Amino acid sequence: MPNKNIPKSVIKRLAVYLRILDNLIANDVEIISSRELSEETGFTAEQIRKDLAYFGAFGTRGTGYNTSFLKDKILRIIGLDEQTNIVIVGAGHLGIALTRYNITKNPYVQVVAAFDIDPEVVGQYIIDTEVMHVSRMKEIVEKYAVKVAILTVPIEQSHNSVEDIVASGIKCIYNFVPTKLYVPEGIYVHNADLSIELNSLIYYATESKNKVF
Amino acid sequence: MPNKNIPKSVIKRLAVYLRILDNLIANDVEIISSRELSEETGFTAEQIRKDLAYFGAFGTRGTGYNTSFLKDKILRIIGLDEQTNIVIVGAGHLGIALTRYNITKNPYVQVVAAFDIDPEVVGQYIIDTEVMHVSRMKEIVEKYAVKVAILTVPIEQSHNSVEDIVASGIKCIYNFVPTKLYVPEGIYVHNADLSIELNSLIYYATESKNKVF
DNA sequence: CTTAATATGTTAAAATAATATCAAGGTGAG
DNA sequence: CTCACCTTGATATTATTTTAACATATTAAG
Repeated sequence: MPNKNIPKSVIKRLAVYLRILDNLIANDVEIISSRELSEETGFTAEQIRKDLAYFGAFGTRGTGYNTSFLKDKILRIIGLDEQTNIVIVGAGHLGIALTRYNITKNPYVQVVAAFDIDPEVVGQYIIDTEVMHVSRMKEIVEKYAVKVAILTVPIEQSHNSVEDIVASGIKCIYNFVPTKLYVPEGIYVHNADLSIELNSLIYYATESKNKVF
Repeated sequence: MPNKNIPKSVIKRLAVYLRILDNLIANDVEIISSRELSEETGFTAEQIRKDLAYFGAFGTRGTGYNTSFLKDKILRIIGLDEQTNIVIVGAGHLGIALTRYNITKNPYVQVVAAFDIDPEVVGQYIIDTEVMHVSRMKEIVEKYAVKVAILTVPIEQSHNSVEDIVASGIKCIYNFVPTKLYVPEGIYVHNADLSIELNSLIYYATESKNKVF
């Protein structure tokens, strides 16, 4: 195992660097220093260098980092060097938004299908992505080796959907449903928790006023 | 200032406790111990007690915490003791989803309006929330003392929208646009970064395979 | 009333993460 | 070629956050 417990925050920052590198490469920038990356990202240059140092030495002293080379390295670190297929479970507004969002923004990740149970929605297309009935999930997951399910169903449906997802063989759920999911051992759930984020944001929005507890 | 640099993670966990407490109160549970809260949330009991201890002593030794009392305390800590008004900027699928999501899930926060520039959308309603033209933002923000803007416009629009938001007097932006926002001093931006979250999730989804960097 | 059991809240220790320092490698001007 | 200047990457330091330990308070049973 080459990775000795990398902090979660490091991985997130890598994903940020990736986005910046994409922009730089699109603008034909070939070399970038940690200091310049610092200005783009808001993280300190030291932190950027240390983050990268967890995985190797990708820069050239006196010069900086080659943008394409670094991008490839980060892609490989994250696991995006080969295309990752995902599915959306729940083709409501949020599911549609995420499907479109993903298709337009992320060349490494492919939404291979969206699933729903509503006969009105099943069979429609979100740009290129077909909305299928949930009963076809296992078939699609096996065919495309789907790694991640994004869960965007109503709360009442979430329990059923989790069962479907687990039965299909997916091990990783990105949960947008504002409730705790109960999953078997070995299934990794990442919660989006938008309302929790909003609440904590409100804390900072109202921080200035005098509080007595 | 009663709060001496509380960790961000503490505030997020408070919002989680709040959600659990809502459920408990709905089920007429009056007392909960930190150990039981631990089982519900996945955080350790010690951490829960320490989080609360940042703000005071809300429990009873030998017994636990009164759910309603603790809920009120957390509401006040976060700043949700008086209703917080927010607006959605960008009434696309994501904006619609977040408007509905919020209305159904969060009694402390009110989406008072959504804004868009598309004449096809302006004038429509998302449940009870009217979609207005962006030109009315300042008026609405002043009328309802709006604290937070949720930004869900396309990337190309984000720069203009930030200007509108800042001009309206809002100091706090919850940004769902996958780009860095450039804002004046004093404006707090919280990034949702869904694609970054997804990428970091994929790291964990593919972690098992042998990686050579 | 006393004692055992339970749970909080405070204080201390450990683990983790961020920041600073600096040697080594690399570039380019003169 | 040499020197001055950059920038990385490794190491050390500091700060932060989590975990653990324990004294204090409460309840209930005998």
